[in-house]
Amino acid sequence: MPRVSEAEKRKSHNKILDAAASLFMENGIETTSVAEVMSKAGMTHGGFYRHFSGKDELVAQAFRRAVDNAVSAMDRAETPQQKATARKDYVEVYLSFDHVMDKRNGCPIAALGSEVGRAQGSTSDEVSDALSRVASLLSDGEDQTNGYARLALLVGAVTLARLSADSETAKSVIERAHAAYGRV
Amino acid sequence: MPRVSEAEKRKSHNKILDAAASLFMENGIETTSVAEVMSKAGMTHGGFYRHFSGKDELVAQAFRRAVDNAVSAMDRAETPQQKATARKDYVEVYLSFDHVMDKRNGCPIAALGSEVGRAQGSTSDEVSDALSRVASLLSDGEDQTNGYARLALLVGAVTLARLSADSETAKSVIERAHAAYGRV
DNA sequence: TGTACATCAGTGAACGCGCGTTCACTGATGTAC
DNA sequence: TGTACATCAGTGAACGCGCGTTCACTGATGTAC
Repeated sequence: MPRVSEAEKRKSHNKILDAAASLFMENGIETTSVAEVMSKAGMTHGGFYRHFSGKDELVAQAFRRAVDNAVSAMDRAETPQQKATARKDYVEVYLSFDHVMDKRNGCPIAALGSEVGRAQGSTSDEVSDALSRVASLLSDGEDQTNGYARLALLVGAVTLARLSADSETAKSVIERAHAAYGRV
Repeated sequence: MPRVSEAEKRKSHNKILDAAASLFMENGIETTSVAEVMSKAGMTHGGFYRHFSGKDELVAQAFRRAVDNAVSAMDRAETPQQKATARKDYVEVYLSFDHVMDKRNGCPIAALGSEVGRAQGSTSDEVSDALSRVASLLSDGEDQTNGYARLALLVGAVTLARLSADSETAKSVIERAHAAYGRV
């Protein structure tokens, strides 16, 4: 079957990144194997090393991909009105029960927060970049530290909601956080 | 050398739990081996199964141990004044730079938040129990959901501070969270 | 209190397994003429 | 445009390694008389 065209290779590359981001967020990084990722991307594990130097590089790039996906609407906004709307939507979606239930397409900081804290090298850089990026978007020109505090509430609320025993508790946690968001 | 007295066995059991709690919080659960835990406890890996049925049981019990340690001062408080002081101290220590730097002796929810969310069985129960326990202590008789929202801010702030690139950012995150705490 | 013996906490070698990574191979792609 | 050939994306078997767990063994502990 191989070889495959350059365009096909780029497609494969993106499929691998999407599969990795999704699996890492749902099941964790250490708990997800390279073979699983490649299988979800529709290939076998051997071809992986035509795309990445190793699992570490995949983790860093998949994390960035997940962050890009999460903030894409805020990134695309141009006018102040669009930005304000995008920011409001972001918080609305973030503190939704859907986001609590579906880690796969959600915030990678909430999904991988404690696991990614032990990362080194480029993954560690991607993570701290992601924080300052989201914090800036949430603070919108004001003091960026305020964006960090807001993000802290978002990340903490979704983390606790996901750890709650029942969905009633989960819902009340994100509702409370939503109510408190403006006061942070 | 073996066998060893009942009192010695209890000592060993506690050493294993302390070593496990410390290593899990610092390096993660999947990334810490049973042999490492036993070595830190001063034994070899083979004896582990005289104390626990397997790694899963250790994780659940070590998590509980870590929670007990974290809230012991609040648990011991009896009078309303003592409780208020213990609660204030808890938040003060939680949002300190020391806590950001030293995961080993800190809050297991912040240290293991995303990792422990995939747990099943008794670990999962211990985690949701821990949440409601800490939330109750922080809400002090008022609405428990308020305690959850407060804990969300604490967990999120320490998580972000630990993921920050530099210690200046880390410090400003926990300061901001501290200032916002009363408003949640 | 002293003796004989069963128990079992801890040791360290061994197991099966899944992981990340390597490698010889394949055949379509891209290039040189 | 057509032909000859080097490249390299993807395959699947194989590797070395560390993991969780098992097991035969040891000798001090705890118990029965």
